[in-house]
Amino acid sequence: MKEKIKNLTKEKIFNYCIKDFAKNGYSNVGIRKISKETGLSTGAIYYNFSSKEKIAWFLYDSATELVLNKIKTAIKKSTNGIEAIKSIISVLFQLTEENLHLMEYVLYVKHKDFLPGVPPICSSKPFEYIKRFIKTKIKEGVFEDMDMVIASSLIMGPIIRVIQLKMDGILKEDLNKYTEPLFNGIVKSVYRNQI
Amino acid sequence: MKEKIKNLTKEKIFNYCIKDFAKNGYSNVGIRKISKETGLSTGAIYYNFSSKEKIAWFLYDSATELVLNKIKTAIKKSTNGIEAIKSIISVLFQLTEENLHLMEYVLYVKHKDFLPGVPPICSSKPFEYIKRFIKTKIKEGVFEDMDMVIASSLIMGPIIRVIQLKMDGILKEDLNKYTEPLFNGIVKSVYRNQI
DNA sequence: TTCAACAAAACGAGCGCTCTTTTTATTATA
DNA sequence: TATAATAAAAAGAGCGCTCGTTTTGTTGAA
Repeated sequence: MKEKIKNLTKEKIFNYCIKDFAKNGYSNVGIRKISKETGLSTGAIYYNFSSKEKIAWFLYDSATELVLNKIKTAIKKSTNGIEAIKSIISVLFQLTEENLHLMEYVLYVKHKDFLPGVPPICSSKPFEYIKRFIKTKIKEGVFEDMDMVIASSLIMGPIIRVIQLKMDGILKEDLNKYTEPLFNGIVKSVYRNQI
Repeated sequence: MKEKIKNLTKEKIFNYCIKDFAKNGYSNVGIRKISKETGLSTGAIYYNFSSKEKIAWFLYDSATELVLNKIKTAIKKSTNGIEAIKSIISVLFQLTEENLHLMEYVLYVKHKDFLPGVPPICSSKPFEYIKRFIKTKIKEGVFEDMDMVIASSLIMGPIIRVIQLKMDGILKEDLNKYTEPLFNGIVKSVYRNQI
């Protein structure tokens, strides 16, 4: 939620760190580098964040909340369960396209290496939200009755996989072109009433 | 390929590092810790590996080769394409159960953070091998004709997702019980002749 | 004059790694 | 088989450096 950051210095740090943490890893980005690249002094950094770890927490909280909100509105706008799946794919792909670093930080970074006690990303708020959504749709009979582990893996697995291919640089194309065909495949695996 | 390591010291380092690198991250495991935990001196470590990075490379090469071999034999033993998919799932789940650290190191660790020039894991030998296999089966008409990105994501995405749930500690159960239902879901998404 | 906001030097801990010394294993010679 | 000569392996103190952090100093607005 960059728009929530009022402090200009904080925003500078946010914008730089989310890029570099995602690209080079938390341990490979020192305070001195952050200072140099943002043009801020170490004093300014430590005035705004009491530790390097706090920066990482701030990024984590901001990024997961942003993703959560995007998913929430995507699901709410959908008229039915199947439509919602397509919306989730679409919004995640869209987000990856317009803010690759943020998605890298959310999906790709091993937060537990430097954020003690952080929940694994699949237990973070956005993913828990999706899980509850899937559970509901199974109860309603929209999706086939299957183990939650299986259902969520069949749905989220392929989506995350495609995003990671993009993040790894394997995929050069715009992800949006994959929304439709991926959706078709996923639906076949979980939808009750075969199309 | 632990059985290939003749040197006892190297094996000690291998066994310890693959655990600790996977658990705490490469940067959080220093030479002194490796020395302390293995009972070896820093001299002994540097006599066997010319740098800390070389240890990581050794782990990477050994681990990916082991996975590759397991997948190769699994595919070769299978009588048809669909059977092969189940074998791949089974062998990866099996490997996760019996050597969680190794799979964590292969699938979970961000190698590019400390191994310069390493290919992303989805471009490593085991995964390239699977990709070629899928391509063949599409040409043969076993799987539906679809973009390779879509096909491999629909197949590998859910498998990797389940393994990651296990690695994150979300899944406590033996993965083998998920082989069958996951296979059924995946097949529906890519198989040509609907069952 | 006070204080928020930042600048920048300095601190101690810990890092990867090297170097010299010591121990252990291997080989050659009688 | 015993012993001297050599090589391989391991030990561990210490070096130079970078890290996250702290401390002290400066500046401009209220």
